[in-house]
Amino acid sequence: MQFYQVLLDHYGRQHWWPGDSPFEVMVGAVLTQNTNWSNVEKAIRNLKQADTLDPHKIDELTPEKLAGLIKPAGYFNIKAKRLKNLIHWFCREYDGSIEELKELSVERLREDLLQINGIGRETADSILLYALEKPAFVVDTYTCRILVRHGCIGAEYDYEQIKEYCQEQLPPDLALYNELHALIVCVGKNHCKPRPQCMDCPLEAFEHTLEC
DNA sequence: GACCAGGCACATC
DNA sequence: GATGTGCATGGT
Repeated sequence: MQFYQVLLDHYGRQHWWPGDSPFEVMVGAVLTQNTNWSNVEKAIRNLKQADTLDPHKIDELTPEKLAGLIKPAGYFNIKAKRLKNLIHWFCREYDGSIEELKELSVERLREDLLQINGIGRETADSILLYALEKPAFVVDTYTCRILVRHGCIGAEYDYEQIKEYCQEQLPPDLALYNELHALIVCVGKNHCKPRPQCMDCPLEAFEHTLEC
């Protein structure tokens, strides 16, 4: 919680997830895998310009056609397959209705999402939190890096352990989960490179001292 | 030119 | 179970 307050004071609210609709958030969650967000924006722009940012339209596109549209996001062949896997499940099971999806429990949704080839833990949690407004804390490489470097967790912690740690430290508040992950990505981009470079990092004062 | 970015699945040991 | 590798564009 102290991390959260420091980051919020320093960076202000991030207003995540950038996207015009929950469906666009779902698409963005796949496209952003290991990719810079600016590249994802270009891919989403292509989908909009082709009038294909719609569950049923994407479900009907060939993987090749979809890959061509999302090319700027990188890994376009593999992401086209992953996106179609997700959208096909969404159309087949819920007729492309976000409202129907949202009626299910977070546990059931997470289990189902993780069954889809191409949807891993982070992507599933991003969809749950930012598209479906379910209380699922999103762990990413920055979360891991920051918590390890500040001595909060061991380097051997896996995704589920880190997620559990974070959820234990925080009240189960949707808005808090939403904002904190966005802030972590923000500080991570600016100050938490793979090789430590924490110049002027707003979290520096916490290093190896305070509880998270 | 090297490095990095809001991961994931699969092969190999 | 742990580790390594392929996937690819675009910004710094």
